[in-house]
Amino acid sequence: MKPTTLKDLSRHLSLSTSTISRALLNHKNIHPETRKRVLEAAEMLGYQPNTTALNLRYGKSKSIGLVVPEMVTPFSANVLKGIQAFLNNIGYKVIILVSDESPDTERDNLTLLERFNVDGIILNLCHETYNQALYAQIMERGTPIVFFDRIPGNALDVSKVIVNDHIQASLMAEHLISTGCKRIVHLMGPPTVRNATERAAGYQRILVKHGIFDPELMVKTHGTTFGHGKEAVKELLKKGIAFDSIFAFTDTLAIGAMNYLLEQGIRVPEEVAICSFSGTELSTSVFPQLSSVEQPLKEMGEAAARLLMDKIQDSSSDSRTLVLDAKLIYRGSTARGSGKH
Amino acid sequence: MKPTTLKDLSRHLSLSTSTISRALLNHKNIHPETRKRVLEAAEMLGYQPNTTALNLRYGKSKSIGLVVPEMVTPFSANVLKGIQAFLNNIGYKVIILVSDESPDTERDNLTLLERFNVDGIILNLCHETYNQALYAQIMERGTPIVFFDRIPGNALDVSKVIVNDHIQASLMAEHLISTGCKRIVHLMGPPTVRNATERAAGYQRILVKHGIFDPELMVKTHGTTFGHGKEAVKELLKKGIAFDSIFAFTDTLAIGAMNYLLEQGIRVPEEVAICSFSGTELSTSVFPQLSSVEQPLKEMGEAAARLLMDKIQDSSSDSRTLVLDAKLIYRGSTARGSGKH
DNA sequence: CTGAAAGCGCTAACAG
DNA sequence: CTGTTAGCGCTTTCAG
Repeated sequence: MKPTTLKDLSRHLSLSTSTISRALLNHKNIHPETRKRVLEAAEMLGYQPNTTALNLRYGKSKSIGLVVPEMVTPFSANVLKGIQAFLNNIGYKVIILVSDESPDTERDNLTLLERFNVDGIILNLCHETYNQALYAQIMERGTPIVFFDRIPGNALDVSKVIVNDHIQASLMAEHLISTGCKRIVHLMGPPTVRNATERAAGYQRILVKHGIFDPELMVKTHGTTFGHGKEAVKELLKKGIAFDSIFAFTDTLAIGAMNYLLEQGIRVPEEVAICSFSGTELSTSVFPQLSSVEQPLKEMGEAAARLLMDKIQDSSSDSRTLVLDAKLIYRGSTARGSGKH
Repeated sequence: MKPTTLKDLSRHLSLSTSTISRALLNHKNIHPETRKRVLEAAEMLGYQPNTTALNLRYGKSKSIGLVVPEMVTPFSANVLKGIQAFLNNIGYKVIILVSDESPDTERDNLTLLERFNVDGIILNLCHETYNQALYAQIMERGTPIVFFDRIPGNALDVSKVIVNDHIQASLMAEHLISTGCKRIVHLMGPPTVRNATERAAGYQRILVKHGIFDPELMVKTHGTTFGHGKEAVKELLKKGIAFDSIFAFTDTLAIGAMNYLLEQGIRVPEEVAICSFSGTELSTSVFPQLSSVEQPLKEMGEAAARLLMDKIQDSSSDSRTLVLDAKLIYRGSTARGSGKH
């Protein structure tokens, strides 16, 4: 019932605990014969090192926190996979906490993680600046933070991993134009997250270049849920603003918008083509399936985990920014003849 | 930089560490004045108890594992919320691991959690019997397991929380019939999970009762993804089996099926009504929105966490089975006149 | 090559 | 009411 300890082995073999420890750790100064005996006994008695004791000894908790804005979409779950692929192997536990797009909940989550004594935190934030001071404090107190996806304003010197938002947004805009779209709506993300401004800028640059930019088509939203997508496009229709396509900040906005259009009897992609940024199964779970910029989420997670371990192992190591490459995937939601309408 | 310890406070105030400890823990025998001084100093020096030390002292890790079959849908995320709502408050960390519907990965996950020295495990399993022996071993070694949603065959005496699958499936079948459906397909879940057989039985009972049961309409699937839903309905169409509605084991099967039908130009719900079991945002993220049995996922999580804590605190406490109440929500996917077709 | 002893940070008898 | 001591399980000097 009670787990076997070093002391148990020590009694069992009439050896000191230090010898047992050395044998188990494959230390230099240990008689091969002794080592063998110890290993056998350990095996027999089902010895498992007590991780808590090790943690105390080494002054680590061997756990890290992952804080994400939402878990309605599988976005974070995919990132988690990457993180775990890297960290579980080296004995690290990951504790995931969801902020529900609220900077205040994010605060609570970070505070909780500090109480949990995590060795580090991987964070996808809710608001570019709101909690900056807290991030700084936490890091000063000795817990490194690595950011991904939504990163903080550049006042902070931190490691982060992002994708090439501007370029991919540009390419997606080009794609829409190449299929004959002229009135391209952009459903913007929250102005408080960097990706949103980057994607909007990419979109705008291309539309300007083609001489079809119209500020009326840059639509502010009030969040990133299905509901927000629906509201935004409802508003457009109400205002009577004509459009033949939508490029949304996220899957969720795109899907919310698309479903509302379908509800109104508007055909996708024939009357309105739709696309967005993704990297999750969500884009293929609707009909028509969404064309989207697929982000390498698992890789993002692995990269973030790697950067975090660098910081944990050497707190003075340089901060690094990794820019990963996303790629466009064309699906049914933008599949129409290249002619107009 | 280095965290403040009891010893630091002890030096600072010239008191023994035990007095400090007592003051902080609000023990009986402590002079109010001393207590005040200690509390102030602790505040000032930013003292935070070292959880690892506490864990070692109390012989706990203050962490539990949550093992789930998938994270593509927000099902598990919702359950996680409930678990955390209960456990984070009492200082428990939860470590979530995903089995990807593979019993072997589930084994790995459980093994990893044992290595992590978790105090208990909450498990939504992949296969009713495959890992039974392992569950028993883990519990024997002292780590309690509580099951939810998909529970093991009844050879095991364990706490579990489920919903009233049979009844709800029956009610959903009645609903379809009340809207005029006569050829109701059931997309079955894996025969290796209890809920699947329960839901199928509920469906069958009602169809038999109404004299419209046809074994051809009980369709086996090869999994529970969008793809499996699509394959199943594709097969039905190929075989030329007529049907006017589908009741699916899960959201994902229903959505996969629905999207394929829409792709084929078949109208939902006019030509085929669709519904399923859910409890997540997925059912409202498609068009038309899915009628479904909404399970109280957060409550499931809370209940499971509560049952687990019972076992952690007293390993000899009785196992309990909680049956929660789900409820039907009617949405667009089954909204048609009550007449035929 | 092995053992004794100290210590990671904390709590809880046990004395006083 | 406070201090001393021991101990949770493990590693690592330091002696031998």
